[in-house]
Amino acid sequence: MGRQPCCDKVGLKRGPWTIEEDHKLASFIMNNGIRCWKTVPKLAGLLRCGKSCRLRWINYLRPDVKRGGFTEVEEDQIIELHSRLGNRWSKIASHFPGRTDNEIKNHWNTRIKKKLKLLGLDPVTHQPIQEDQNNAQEIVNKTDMDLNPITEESLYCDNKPTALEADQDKLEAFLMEEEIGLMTFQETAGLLENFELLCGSFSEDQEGSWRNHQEMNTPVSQSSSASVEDSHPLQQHQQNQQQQWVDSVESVMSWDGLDYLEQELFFLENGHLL
DNA sequence: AAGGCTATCAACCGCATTCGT
DNA sequence: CACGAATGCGGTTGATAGCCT
Repeated sequence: MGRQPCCDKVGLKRGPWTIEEDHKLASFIMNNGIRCWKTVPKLAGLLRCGKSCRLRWINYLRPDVKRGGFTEVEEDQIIELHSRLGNRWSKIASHFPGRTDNEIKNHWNTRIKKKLKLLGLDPVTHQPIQEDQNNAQEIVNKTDMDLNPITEESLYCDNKPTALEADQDKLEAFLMEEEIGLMTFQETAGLLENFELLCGSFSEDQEGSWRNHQEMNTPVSQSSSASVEDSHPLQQHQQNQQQQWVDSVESVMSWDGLDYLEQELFFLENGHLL
């Protein structure tokens, strides 16, 4: 006899979520929190299984979920993390505040895999794809130079396994940093990227999607603090997100690499934010 | 304009892991 | 420790939007 299904599927709805369902779920969670996913659909008045609700919340409805395209920096970091962690998407996602494992997995399968193949790298092993092993090292050198041009940034971070293998000391330092929970330069760059997005102008598309989000999540905005209650939903969102960013930065303010942050801020001041 | 093809991504499925008793 | 329930995770599928012929 096989394993019991996670939930009784009889009479339960499947497929894409409607705005009404999103509204119900988001309102319920924002007002009541999450105690037991199995009871959430019942209490929220949804004909969905708990598992489906959990997925919908984590991948789409969570207020802090970061949507939109991945930056070059993020892609490089995903490649680097994948070379070390493999297909452990949740672990990889944990390095990207607001990104979901599903989103990263999709991005990997649809974009990054192709990108690596074009560069002559096996997306699984991160090694050169080459029948003629004699040419392998040549490809390594070439792709390494292509992917890791000698830039200021590349002096501080290790993007590719070839680079890591070439410099064992750097690898050990990197792993040690990982163990003690310090943020890497690239992680901080990711936070800065978030901040840049928040401070920069929202595109019409982003604003539109946020408006839609707010329209179907009225109770969410109603439950926000009084200080932002009277402002435009987009402003509330920006304020909330900025606060989250500030909180996340505060948690790493003891970070040793503050010099790099200062450099990045200098860069942003002169090139991006202003 | 219509049909086929491709890329993207939300959602599902089933196994693994964690947690509570 | 054993067991069952709940949750997490990764592989895969299916819907659909956009592009091409």
